[in-house]
Amino acid sequence: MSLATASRVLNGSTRQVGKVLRERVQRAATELGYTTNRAAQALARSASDVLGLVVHDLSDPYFAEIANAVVRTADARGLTVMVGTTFRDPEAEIGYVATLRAQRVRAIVLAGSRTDDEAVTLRLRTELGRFAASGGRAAVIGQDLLGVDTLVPANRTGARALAVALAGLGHTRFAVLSGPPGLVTAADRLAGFAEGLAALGLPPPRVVPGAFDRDGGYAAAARLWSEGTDVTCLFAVNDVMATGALAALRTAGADVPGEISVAGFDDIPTLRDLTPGLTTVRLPLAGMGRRAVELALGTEAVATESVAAEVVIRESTRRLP
Amino acid sequence: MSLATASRVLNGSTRQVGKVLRERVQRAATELGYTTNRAAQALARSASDVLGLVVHDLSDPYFAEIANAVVRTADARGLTVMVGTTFRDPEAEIGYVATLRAQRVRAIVLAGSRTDDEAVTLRLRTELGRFAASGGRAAVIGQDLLGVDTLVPANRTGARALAVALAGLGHTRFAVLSGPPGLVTAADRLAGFAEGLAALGLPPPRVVPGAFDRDGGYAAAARLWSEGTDVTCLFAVNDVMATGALAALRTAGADVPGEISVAGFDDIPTLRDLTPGLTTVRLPLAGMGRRAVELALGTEAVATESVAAEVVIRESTRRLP
DNA sequence: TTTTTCGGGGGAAACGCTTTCCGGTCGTCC
DNA sequence: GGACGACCGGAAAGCGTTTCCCCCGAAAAA
Repeated sequence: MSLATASRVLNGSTRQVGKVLRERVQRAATELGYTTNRAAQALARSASDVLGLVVHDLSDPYFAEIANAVVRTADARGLTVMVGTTFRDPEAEIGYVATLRAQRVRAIVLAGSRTDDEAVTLRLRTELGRFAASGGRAAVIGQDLLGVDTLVPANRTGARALAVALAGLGHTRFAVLSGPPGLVTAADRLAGFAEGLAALGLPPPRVVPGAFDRDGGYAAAARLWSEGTDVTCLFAVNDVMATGALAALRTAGADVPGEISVAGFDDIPTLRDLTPGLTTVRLPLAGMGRRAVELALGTEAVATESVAAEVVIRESTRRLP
Repeated sequence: MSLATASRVLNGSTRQVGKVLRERVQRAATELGYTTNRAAQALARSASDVLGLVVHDLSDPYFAEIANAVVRTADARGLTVMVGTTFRDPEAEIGYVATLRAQRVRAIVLAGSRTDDEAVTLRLRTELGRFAASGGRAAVIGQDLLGVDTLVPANRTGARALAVALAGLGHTRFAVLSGPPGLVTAADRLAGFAEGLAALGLPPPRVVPGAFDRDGGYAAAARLWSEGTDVTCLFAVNDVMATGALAALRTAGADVPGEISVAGFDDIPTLRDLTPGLTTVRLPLAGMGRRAVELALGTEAVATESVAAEVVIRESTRRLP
């Protein structure tokens, strides 16, 4: 019996193998606990069965939820997932794409906002270009800046709708915890929100920058509150920041929503255990993860798809008399 | 210039390569965007630079935190991580180990409780045995049942200490949301808790089983509360269940800790944004993730290490008059 | 019966790299 | 001046699969 025969039975080859031989191979394999070496297989087939995933931070519920969906979807298609976490360092992101390219992964999913740093975006873009040139395919969740399949959340219109909804509750003076300058997602949400207010003839929001994470939200809200403010509603450009803001306000003894209303963006799953329930803009996180994998694995021409967002009013925002 | 020379410059070979040649290779590589094929490298070296990680559920903050630390640590050592999520299905766990073995990963980290199903444990054990036989190394966070390096959280003594602390607040009638039967971690914590009560001469707790996740905690607490109960303190065997319990009690209009105190276990990071702050037993989640990687990568003999747990009293448990 | 066809088996090349071994070129030390 | 050693480039042998191609025997067609 030759290697060729063994190979044919151990993986779905087109070629048939006689029953006796087939069973002999099977039995030998299970007895020895033999497993085909995927690295060698990848080499010979020049096609691997792993999917690359790059996120900012796995312990952030936003990314955890997406990653979970990605792993699940990949698994259902017989792929294993390689993850990298960048902690919002664009260099690390480029580095991971390079690593994944070196691993010759089948496809790459990039989750997380782009920056407005053109130089770094260009480098990432060329890195992805190389990946594509070698037959790889990539999908990004965020902004269409990289020349690959893109899932674009409705950051701008979602934030705009939120502004309108909040104004509908009677609020007129707003602050926005805007995250860091340079993060496109943050900027889009801020812009959309401001746009919504402007359209209603309301004054522009007070903008408080900060880090894009829970502690950034905490710090920004604490600063805002301690300075004293007349705003009646606070919009944090993502839910983890809003969560931090809620904590800061609670610590400071501010009543939410009595003294100040708070809203976020994303609708991360951990939100449902917060009190008061956080008003937010829902994004279908798990669905986005799944869809990103489908795009990355798809064969259609490069596409960009937008993802609708939906305003969800909860108890953290009150109606003004 | 030969392939050999190129190989020598592109990866830290022991052999030196002349300056001119070296630079020529470097330049060519960067110009062409050439990256060494890791699969081929792994094959030739018969040693890969990937680490396998198997968790139950990435969207559970407990695992997210551990996974995050694992990825981070692996990254610092130049390894990439392959993740699998099992959603608490032991079969899936075995399957993932098989896959990771096929990938010839350098080491495997298994996070998550064992079951008391001996047949399945045995199969996982032999699978890991095969992996070890082929030169791989594994570490598990949980119970020492698999014959590999193990990080054992102080589930029993931690829960015992919690029982004592809660009794110290004046509580005497307890309920325990015990999770599913068969999950060793859950069983250990329940046993430790009961042990603590018994040692103080207190009556055994009312035991309410349920799923080991947030919704399981919600359901169990809702059931307990709707039945009416005279317990003054509720211990959920992990924090996500406790989180669910808190939500259920809030929904039912129960005052925590006024009418009933609640405690959990793990001290997951999302806890700090809950109100009231949840009393729990802290486990150094990130540290455990890091340490598990170190064990899995270590060269020492197989070891089992225990991880200390610390009672943290917060506002969800009140002192009884 | 002879010729085709066809299904299944085996040999060997190829995949892209690493690494050992070999040979050649200098420089240096007796 | 010769011998020795340090250093460096290249050829070639794997690493474990897949796959192309050839071959053989049996069944089907002539």
